[in-house]
Amino acid sequence: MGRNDALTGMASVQKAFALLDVVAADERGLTAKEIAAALEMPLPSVYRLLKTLVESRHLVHLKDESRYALGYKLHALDASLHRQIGTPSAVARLVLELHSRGDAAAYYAVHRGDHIVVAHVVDSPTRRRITPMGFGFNDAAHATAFGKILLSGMDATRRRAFLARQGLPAMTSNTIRTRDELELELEKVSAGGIAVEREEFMIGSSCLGAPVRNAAGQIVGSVAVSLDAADFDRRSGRIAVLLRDTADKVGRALRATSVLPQRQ
Amino acid sequence: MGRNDALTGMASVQKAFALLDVVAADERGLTAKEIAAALEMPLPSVYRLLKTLVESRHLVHLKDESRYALGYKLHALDASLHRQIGTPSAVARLVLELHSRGDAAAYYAVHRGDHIVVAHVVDSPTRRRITPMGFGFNDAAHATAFGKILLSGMDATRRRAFLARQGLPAMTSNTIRTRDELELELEKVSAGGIAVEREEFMIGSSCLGAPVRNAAGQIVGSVAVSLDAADFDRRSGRIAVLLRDTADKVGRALRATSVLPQRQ
DNA sequence: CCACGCATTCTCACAAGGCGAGAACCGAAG
DNA sequence: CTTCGGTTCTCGCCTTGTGAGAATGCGTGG
Repeated sequence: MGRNDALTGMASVQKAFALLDVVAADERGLTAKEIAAALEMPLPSVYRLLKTLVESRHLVHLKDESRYALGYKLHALDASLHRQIGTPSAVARLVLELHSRGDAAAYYAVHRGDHIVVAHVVDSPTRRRITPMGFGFNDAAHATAFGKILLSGMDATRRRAFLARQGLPAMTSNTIRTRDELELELEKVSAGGIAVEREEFMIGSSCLGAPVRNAAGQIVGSVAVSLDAADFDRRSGRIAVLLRDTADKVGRALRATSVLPQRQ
Repeated sequence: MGRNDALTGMASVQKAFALLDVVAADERGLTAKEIAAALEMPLPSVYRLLKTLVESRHLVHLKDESRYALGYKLHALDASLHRQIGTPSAVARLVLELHSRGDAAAYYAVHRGDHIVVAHVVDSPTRRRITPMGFGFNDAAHATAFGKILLSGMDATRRRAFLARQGLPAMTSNTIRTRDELELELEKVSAGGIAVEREEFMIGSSCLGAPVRNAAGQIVGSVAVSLDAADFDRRSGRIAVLLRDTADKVGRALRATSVLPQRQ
């Protein structure tokens, strides 16, 4: 009957994914015995799972080292994920241009379902993105510039639901912690057409963001850049101009790309 | 009791991954009903699976459209796969350099378990890689330049096992189809220190590859470029020199990077 | 050449848990 | 208020996942 810990879903499937996670956590892959220890499962059960996962190419068996490591199917799935999120190449080009013209890590974020997600990032060794903020990042919208932009474009009901779900976790001492403060901030964003985030997500890094609009004027995306604190003070003025320009171009590119994203 | 079609592994886990595949195949994600139809499963069972997969973030539920699409966990897994395959950044830089200096799509391939795998690719809109030959590609070693290099470095036993597993499928009319021809070709590769592939994988594209060796002199990787047929005739001479140079540098970079790959 | 160790697979009886028909629930649209 | 999808729940049935233990097979060292 099972305990009561896993109230949800199918036990064997959960175990399969737990196994993937355990294997993913190690640089070199794990032996069956190590996996069994990590999952606290008997060996034969682990081997059964391994066999299934190797067969489906989600794992590979490195026979020489008798280790199991991640398989190539996972890359194919990620490629499909990219296709589904679907940043048009014209938009990707504009973000790249933003990166080089602004000499800063550049981001493009959109709504997807009820998340605010980073859909494209361009950075470089000298202008690194904020580490967790890669493709697929979908946390802490209240503590990011692109998040503020996209929140400011949501209607009140939807925003309330969003914030109820995600809360306002404090990432740094500068993070906005209350609904009221956030609403005030979002009004400023709407008024100025630019979102500012000053070390609210990570100490040492600040961001600026601008809204991307569809033909109906709804905010469907956001372009943003991150700067280190010193840069921010010096360059935010010029960057803001560049961002607005890029955001407009991205909006035009989206409108040109047949199907325009919906949702405020 | 189950039919007899799935001799291997755990049915419910296979179904979960089948569901992922079905969802991945569609650009915009699918409704529960569409998934049920595609998998020929009753709706409640599909919902059970969906719930499990959404909970583990391998899927997301796009509530507004009542569609299910791929989740962000898949990107994290792919990132782990990249970490496990682990092309050092110094090597990645050298492949990039090969791409720009050679003005051609550039590849880096290695052994992984008993596969020959593309570990890194650099291309550009004007110099596209051969489409299926992206990161993680591990087919048709006999019909690729980097495959020939890595095959030529395997000992006879291992190579025989490899070819027995993979066969010599004909990709084009130029593909080598027999063991004997292949062995002859591999001797040429060993002698010349360069592998040539002339429209053996895809009509219109030809490749050149060179071996990357570890401190012991074993072939542990291969750098390669692809060219269209016309380019190949004109530039193969210069490219070969460039490849040898790059391969040497990659070998040195690997030796500098603490842990050196083994396996011939 | 044999013995041992380790990885992997197999066997088998048990019962956990996956299954599916049907009904209930829920929110949106009319 | 009713209708209509989409989604979740209920509840027996019985498939199939489970795990101890043994068997197999490969490689290594004695």
